[in-house]
Amino acid sequence: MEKKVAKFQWFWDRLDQYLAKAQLKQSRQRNFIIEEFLTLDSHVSAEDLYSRLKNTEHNPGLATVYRTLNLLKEAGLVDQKQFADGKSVFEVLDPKSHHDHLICVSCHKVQEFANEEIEVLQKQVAARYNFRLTHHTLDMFGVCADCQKKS
Amino acid sequence: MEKKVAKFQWFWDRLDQYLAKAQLKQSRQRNFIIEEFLTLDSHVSAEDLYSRLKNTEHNPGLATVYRTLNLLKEAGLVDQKQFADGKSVFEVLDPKSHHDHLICVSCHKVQEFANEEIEVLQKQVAARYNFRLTHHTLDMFGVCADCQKKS
DNA sequence: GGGATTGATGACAACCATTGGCAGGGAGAC
DNA sequence: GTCTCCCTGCCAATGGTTGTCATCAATCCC
Repeated sequence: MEKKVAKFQWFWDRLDQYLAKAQLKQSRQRNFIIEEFLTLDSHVSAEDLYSRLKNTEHNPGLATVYRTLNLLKEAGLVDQKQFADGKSVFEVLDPKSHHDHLICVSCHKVQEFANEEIEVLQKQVAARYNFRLTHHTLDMFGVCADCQKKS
Repeated sequence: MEKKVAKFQWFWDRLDQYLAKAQLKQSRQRNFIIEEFLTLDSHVSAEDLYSRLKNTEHNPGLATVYRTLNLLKEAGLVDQKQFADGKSVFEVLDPKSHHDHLICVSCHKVQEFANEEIEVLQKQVAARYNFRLTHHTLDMFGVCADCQKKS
């Protein structure tokens, strides 16, 4: 299968590792779902993913989409976030390229950014409290430049 | 009514302002709920609040608790957060004493901290993107010192 | 290869936090 | 007091997410 898009090689590798360690099986359906997820590549909800895949040849159940995303979460490969109320979105958790978010409270657009200085300070804080960090999320809410013009 | 605890005077003032501006009425039930919320004073879920108030003389409905918390959210006085899966928790949004969170993924304990340097950097980032910030949340997940000892 | 084992899947029901609808009660204005 | 309109309790509805279970398919063992 042509599933190993170069950009996400590390993702598939770590997934295979996890599956092996947890004694889980490979599956065609799951790989299709993950492939579509990686294609979208940002802030995807289970419903989004489901509606893009149903009526295709694979046509997975919504429950399977959830199961797949939860598997990725348990593998530590994605993060589940709650930007707007209601449904949650998932995004790839790339240890090599962490980023944070600016979320527009008006149009709900999400702008990503990275700031190394902030990362360093965060690690210092964690160290001060003897916390062993697994991951972190910094979300800044406000009105984006576009929406400021409109109002 | 003895509702004006000194520490939260600013909170009640801003609430009154908001109610007046939105042409909403005062209400006894709502004040009792808010008072209990301020007494608990950190990371309270609607269910928590409800179970502490039912079977008291006030005995509010769960829907009213939700309505009250949503009112506070609309007034910009509280923030709704989602630490663990499932239910969300509310906390006072004090513009004068912002803090962030260290959340233990093992025991779910939440440690607050404040770091002025990080705040400054955040404002710089927002400025760079022409974002008009309303609020932000920095949540760091990991294993706390206590849980590290246990395992 | 063939059969056994066990995880994966689809369909759908169940769950559960949260919200909506409605009828009756209370706050504020006059 | 009276009128208006918000507030409240009750309870049904909503909607994202998960559980159940029969069936399918990946992996293993011979």
